[in-house]
Amino acid sequence: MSSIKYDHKKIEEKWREMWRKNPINQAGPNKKKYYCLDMFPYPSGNGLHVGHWRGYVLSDVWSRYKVLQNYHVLHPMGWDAFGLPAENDAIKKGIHPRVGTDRNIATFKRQLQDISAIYDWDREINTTDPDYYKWTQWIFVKMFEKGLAYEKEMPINWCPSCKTGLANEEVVGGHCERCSSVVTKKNLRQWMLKITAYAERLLEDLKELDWPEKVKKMQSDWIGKSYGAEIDFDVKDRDKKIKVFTTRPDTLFGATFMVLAPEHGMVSEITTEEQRQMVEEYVQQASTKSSVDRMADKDKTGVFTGSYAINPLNGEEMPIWISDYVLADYGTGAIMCVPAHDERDFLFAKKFNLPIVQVIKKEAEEEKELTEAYTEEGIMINSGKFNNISSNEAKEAIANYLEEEGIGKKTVNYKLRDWVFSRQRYWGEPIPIVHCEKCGPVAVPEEELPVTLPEVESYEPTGTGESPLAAIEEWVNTSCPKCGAPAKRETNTMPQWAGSSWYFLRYADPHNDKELISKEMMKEWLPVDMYVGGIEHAVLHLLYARFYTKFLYDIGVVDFQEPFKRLFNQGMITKDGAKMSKSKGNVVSPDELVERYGADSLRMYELFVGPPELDSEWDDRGIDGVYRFINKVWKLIVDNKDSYVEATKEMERARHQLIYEITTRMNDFHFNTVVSGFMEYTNKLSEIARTSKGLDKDTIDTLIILLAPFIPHTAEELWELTGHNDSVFKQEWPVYDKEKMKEDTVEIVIQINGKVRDKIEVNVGEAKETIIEKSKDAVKDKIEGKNIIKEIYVPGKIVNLVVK
RNA sequence: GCCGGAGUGGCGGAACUGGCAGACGCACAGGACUUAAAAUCCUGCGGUCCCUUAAAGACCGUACCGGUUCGAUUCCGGUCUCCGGCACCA
Repeated sequence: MSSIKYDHKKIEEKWREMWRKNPINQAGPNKKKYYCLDMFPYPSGNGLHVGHWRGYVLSDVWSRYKVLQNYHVLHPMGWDAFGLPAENDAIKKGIHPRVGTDRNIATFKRQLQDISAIYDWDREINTTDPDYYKWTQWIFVKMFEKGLAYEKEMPINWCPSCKTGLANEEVVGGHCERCSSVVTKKNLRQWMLKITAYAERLLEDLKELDWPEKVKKMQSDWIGKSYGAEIDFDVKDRDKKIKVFTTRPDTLFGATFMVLAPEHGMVSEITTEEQRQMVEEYVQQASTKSSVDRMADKDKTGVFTGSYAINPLNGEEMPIWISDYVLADYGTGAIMCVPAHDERDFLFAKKFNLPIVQVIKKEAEEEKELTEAYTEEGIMINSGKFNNISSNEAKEAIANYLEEEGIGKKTVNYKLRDWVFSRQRYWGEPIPIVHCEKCGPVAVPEEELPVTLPEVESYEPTGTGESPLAAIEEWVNTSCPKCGAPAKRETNTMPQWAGSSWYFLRYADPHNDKELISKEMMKEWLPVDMYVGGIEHAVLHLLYARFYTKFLYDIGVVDFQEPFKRLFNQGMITKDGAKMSKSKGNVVSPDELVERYGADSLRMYELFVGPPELDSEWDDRGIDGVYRFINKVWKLIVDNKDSYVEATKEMERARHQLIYEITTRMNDFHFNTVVSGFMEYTNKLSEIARTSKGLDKDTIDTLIILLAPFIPHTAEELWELTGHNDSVFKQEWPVYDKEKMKEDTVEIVIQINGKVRDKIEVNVGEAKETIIEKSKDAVKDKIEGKNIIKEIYVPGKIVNLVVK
């Protein structure tokens, strides 16, 4: 028998063409909708590597699986194309960033097409397209109208290398998320988005999401909610109050001094003349320290202002100090210090010789001098009428007392800060605002959107805090949309996150020039059912997109509050233990592998390489294994397709078992074991085919359909070769019958004292007593002369004889 | 420091609710086919011991120490290592 050879090149070309002509994923009368989305890529100049493929293969396998389950699937792709690399490249070569961006997109698109994902390229979007960023600007205008976008001059994170301001989320351990430079502070007028107004909702709605716990945790930590009280302290001899936030109102009797952040607004007015010079020097010094220095230096520094605050509970005087361990932008920028019960306050008090008063002690322990702060709960002491209750109760009791007396109130605080939204760079969406002397900042009217990026001579960031756009006078000078007077355009641009915070909506209605998305399309497709991408966006993109969605919900654009119902983070592909990067030289390109083995083999190996949620080490040789497997299946089917036999019970059973295994592993996202399941089955099936002198039609058909999401081209070809004339993706995902999976006999393991000693084959349904008798018989020489104390029988599995 | 996750052969990894540890694949070794090679097919493949050999068997083994249990990779307590996140957040 001469069989047809597996020629991946020919097959893959053929079916790509066929699918172009006859798309397999189409709407139908009884079809449900499913939206499966990949995090869209930034089209870098380096192209895709096999690590990128992993997520895209995974989401495509999932999408095709849904197609086979009779869903109409939305599985789009696009480009998050604003950003620094294109701009930096443009600066180096003196050509417009658009040129490089378009070239990179072309490369990415060609590489993505190699995957043969069922992307609907008619819906392709590009964040740098004016027809797209019109709506990015429109959202900004709406936020401005609602007071959620506002201007503020403040010290912000500044990357000296990228020469732009950064959001807190873009600062990783004091370094720039993009280029790893040490981030400094710079006083700049900034556009801010009031994401803090959504803190509670962003936190609360996490609960219902089908997301990895890890990501939910990272977001809730980032939002950082804490419960406590705000307390007003009178400043002695001055008609002033200082407000502090504390999570420990129970320790108020132990508050012996107060510390303000150097940037606190009241520093100057409460500083006495004797102390002024020292305070000013300290404030000056603190302002030049980078956050890295500030964090690295755990040793406490500070100066005394000369003023005192009054402890509202015991009337004691508390010296007011300045120190950079207090952060200006958390809470109120001022703290009450309880050295006995806070590690930092303790260190500070020791260093500057400030009084330490213990107000909580460990139960059943004598009060003694503290050698370190006692931060746990305990019993109240030295706290007047609050003595002898637990510190936990005191928290509530003292907070209530402060509220009654009008000197404090219970409150919550968040770590989340407002989003620094302006960038001093060229390649981004212009912020659609006009500054008028008379009217202040005025939004560009909707009908004038988009405000397009003008041509500039130099893309170079100025470094002064002005964007390159500021140099183009004819663009900057305009008239006020409100009063018509001469006015100037805002020259800052938006961060890269702006376009990606809402793009998932646009795919559903990509060509709509009347609105961001129509109600019908929004209802038809959204929210996203499955979102696949890397973990690196846990608090960046994913938090911003949730914020945007909630805002768009509030203004009636969408009718849901969470954009992504289910999230899956694929693990990284490493090579030599490290993330693939051009600089490390460990990048594996998919291109040659596709050439040599075909897209189907590479697709399957991407899944086989390891559990999809964990990082996996790439080994080119591993792909040989799946390539051999595909050849083996190919041969098995081609050799048997013209001589079908009657299905045996064994074939039936194996088929139902396969459907069961593949379906359950699929649903659990265990794609690596789906692949091994196929391999195991194929080995077994070869044996069955040999002994039965053939295979039945159902067995072959089922196998091809199950394989289709993984190796779509090969599956289509086999489907055609086995005499079908429609696409395999028009079939339905097979269902299993538990009854038909059942074996006639089962192997029982016989243990003695928990150790395996023998195995016997018994009929399914055989009585417990018989099985135990048979077991005893099988191991009779081993239990001879011993007492059987206990007999354990686990149906269908094991007999354990406990002997002495 | 705090919070997550992980630790299984030479390697990637498997084991669903506590029930045969190492599926599947890679690599390696031996054999078949071939003039030869590649491809393909077959066999073996955690360690130690017993044994002339083989068949078979015994003991140890899922980071380490201990516990619960007839039985633990799986549950509990403690320790170590690696990876990730947060980090003066009052």
